[in-house]
Amino acid sequence: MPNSSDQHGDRIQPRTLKGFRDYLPEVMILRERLIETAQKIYRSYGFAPIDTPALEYLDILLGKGSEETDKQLYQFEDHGGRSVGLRFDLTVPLARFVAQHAATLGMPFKRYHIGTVWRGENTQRGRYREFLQCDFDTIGTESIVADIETVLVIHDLFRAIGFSRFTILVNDRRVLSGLLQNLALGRQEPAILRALDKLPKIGLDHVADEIISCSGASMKQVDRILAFAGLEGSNRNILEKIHSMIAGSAIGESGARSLDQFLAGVIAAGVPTERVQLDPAIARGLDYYTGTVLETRLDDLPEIGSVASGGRYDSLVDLFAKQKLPGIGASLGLDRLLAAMDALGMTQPVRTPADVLIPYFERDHLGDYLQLAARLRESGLAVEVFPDAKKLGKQLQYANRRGHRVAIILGANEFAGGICQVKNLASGETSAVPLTETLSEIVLEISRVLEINRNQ
RNA sequence: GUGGUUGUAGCUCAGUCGGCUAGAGCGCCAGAUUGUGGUUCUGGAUGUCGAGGGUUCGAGUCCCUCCAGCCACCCCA
Repeated sequence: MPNSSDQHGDRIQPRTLKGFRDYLPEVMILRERLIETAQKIYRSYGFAPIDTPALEYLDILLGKGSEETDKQLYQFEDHGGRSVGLRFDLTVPLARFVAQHAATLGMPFKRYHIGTVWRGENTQRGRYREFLQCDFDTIGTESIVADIETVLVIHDLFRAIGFSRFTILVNDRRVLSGLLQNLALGRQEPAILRALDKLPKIGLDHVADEIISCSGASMKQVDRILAFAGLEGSNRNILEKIHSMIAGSAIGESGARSLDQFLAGVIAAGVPTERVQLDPAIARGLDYYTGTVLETRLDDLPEIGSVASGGRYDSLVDLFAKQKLPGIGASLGLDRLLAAMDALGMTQPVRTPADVLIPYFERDHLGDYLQLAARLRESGLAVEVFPDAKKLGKQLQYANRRGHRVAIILGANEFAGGICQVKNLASGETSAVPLTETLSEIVLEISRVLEINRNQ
């Protein structure tokens, strides 16, 4: 082409891979807020932060989640010919981590880990190939206290984020195993659980068909399974029925006893009963779960799926260490949660993290503006100085669009009078405040305006 | 990964049967108003029509491939 060498021809098209995204400030501010909330809640229970590499040896990651997760693994050879993979969750790397560092960590070990994970699967709303998980886990104890705490943390976290309408669905894999054992279907467990997992989505009839076709179970067996999975009522009610249906199976009974203690503990800790629902159909797709399993659904947006889930994995670390290191934990799917909050209109766009803008008004007073900003920051405020001495109206317009809450107007008149105007950008009101040595009046006035805004 | 569907300005979208230089609203920039924003008025800029190829005298429009979004399956956060 004759003009292929002009300004367009050789340019690289800016683009991102399917399922991978850029985060603009108004999204990133929300993400960071959620991260901060999660950190705060996790720390309040004694979970300590760790980090691990994004890339692991392939054999660390393969065969841990399920056949499906193996397929979704991003894997390749590095420059040294090593087979490596990007982590698809934070739990498997944690198992490796504790196996490697158990001696120095001490048990029980409680950690949180906020990090990116990658899954090469097809995208959808709330479903990406690169996304952030916020995990917390307790390693090295089989105590039901750890299971109970897992629910408490999720509950506190969702409350802190601002949700009231959510349900934490819980179950124990062992009661499902017990049931299938009693029905002599133990060998087909994975396939049956997978079918069962779809119950809320495709209904009893379709699940029945699928169980029969995947496991060869008889109608009678299927009826028993569906009767079990479809149990409804209060948690106490369901528990009683579970107890009777898995009677005789050692593993089933241990699961049911565990559920008793688990639910009692959760309620004792103050979680409202309606937020914790025992659901015998919850199975989870990852192979490493051995006991308690849980999912969190938003009552107003159930179709987006689980936004926080996890469970107990008492044998996962066995794959990496001789020492018996049981674990339990859960993961908040931050990007999915954000997609849900967006769909629910819970995300008010914020474009700036700075409450205060100082317009650059008098060209000759740059030093004064910079000094004022610096001193206001010392008192804990986030302050931005506009870089160009444009018309005041332009600068206020900028402040308005960006979402600054306060502008400090300081021109020739104010300098002469030894004052400044503190302008509430939401209401338009200004008040003249003396520019004193300590700036205490200004800080007080800004705080007052911010407080008014916050209460609106 | 499979199937369906969509892709036109920063955003939401129109664009007839294939036919002139691709439009609207909102937003953006400038001015009205060189010391006070959000309202109003006036003016202005902005598109490789998702990308590449094909059919045609002629393609935003038809065909193929690819890329991306959405939905379903699968699986999951």
